[in-house]
Amino acid sequence: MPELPEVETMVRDVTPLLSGRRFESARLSHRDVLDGVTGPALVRGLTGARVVGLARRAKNAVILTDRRRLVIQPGMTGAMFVKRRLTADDARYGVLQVRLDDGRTFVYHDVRRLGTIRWLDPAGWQRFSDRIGPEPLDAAFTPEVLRAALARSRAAVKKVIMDQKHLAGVGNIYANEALFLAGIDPSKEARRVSADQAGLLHRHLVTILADAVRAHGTTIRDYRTGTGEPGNFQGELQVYDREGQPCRRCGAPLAGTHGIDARITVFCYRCQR
DNA sequence: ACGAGGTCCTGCGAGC
DNA sequence: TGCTCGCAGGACCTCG
Repeated sequence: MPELPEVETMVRDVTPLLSGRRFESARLSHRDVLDGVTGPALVRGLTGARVVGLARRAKNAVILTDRRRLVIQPGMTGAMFVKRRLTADDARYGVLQVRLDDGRTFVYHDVRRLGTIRWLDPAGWQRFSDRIGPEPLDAAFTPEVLRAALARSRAAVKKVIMDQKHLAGVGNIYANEALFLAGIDPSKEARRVSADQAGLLHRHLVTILADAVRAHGTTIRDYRTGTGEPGNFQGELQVYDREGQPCRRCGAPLAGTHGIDARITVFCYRCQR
């Protein structure tokens, strides 16, 4: 799915087109994406609301209105656009379409509908956000914070850094990449990761996420930016999607496994211990 | 507290 | 060509 860099990119792209706009009407095609709100309540709430600002929290896009927050977690295939004219694809996969007061339409597009839409009041938002760990690109995310999270867990280190309650926004791609860069075996028990390794992992998590934001994210299959373009980070990937290909550091063929949380893990036997 | 496995969905490419 | 099958960047659940 869109991970932190991809959601950040989508949010940045639609921000200038949504800020200050009023929602004139809304249409929801499938309610299976909703959490904690009914379709009619969402449509009623959105209609007439004005966008006050946009933000990202973990892998969620947050559209703050003068009523509540529209919180969209794009799942595997979610994407958001603001368009003057909708295409046939938008009509088919545009789960939520919101007409703006300038004639454009905000579309939340989601082929597989594994994404989630929430409509949260301040208390609901607080509860939601409190369940998520620190933002890796914030100053509050220090090597000590990562070390403490790892020390508490006997699960595989990869699973821990992908767990949103420990760390916000890291998904399968960037977890694989950061572990490779830090030279850590993804299946290593988290609490057995040394302080030095945790420090390295912290540094690589931060730099890879920042670099990927700069590159507008990684497009392997579905992901598109808020302007419909693919991202540019896929060319920078060291291990993800490169199973069987030579390690860029030592040349050994990269290994692939589904052993951790049934998610594809790619790593180098030689470089990651 | 952990791993394993299943659930929600649809599209796509591989392989027969 | 046309079919079935497995797989996909997430999050949540239950069970043992």
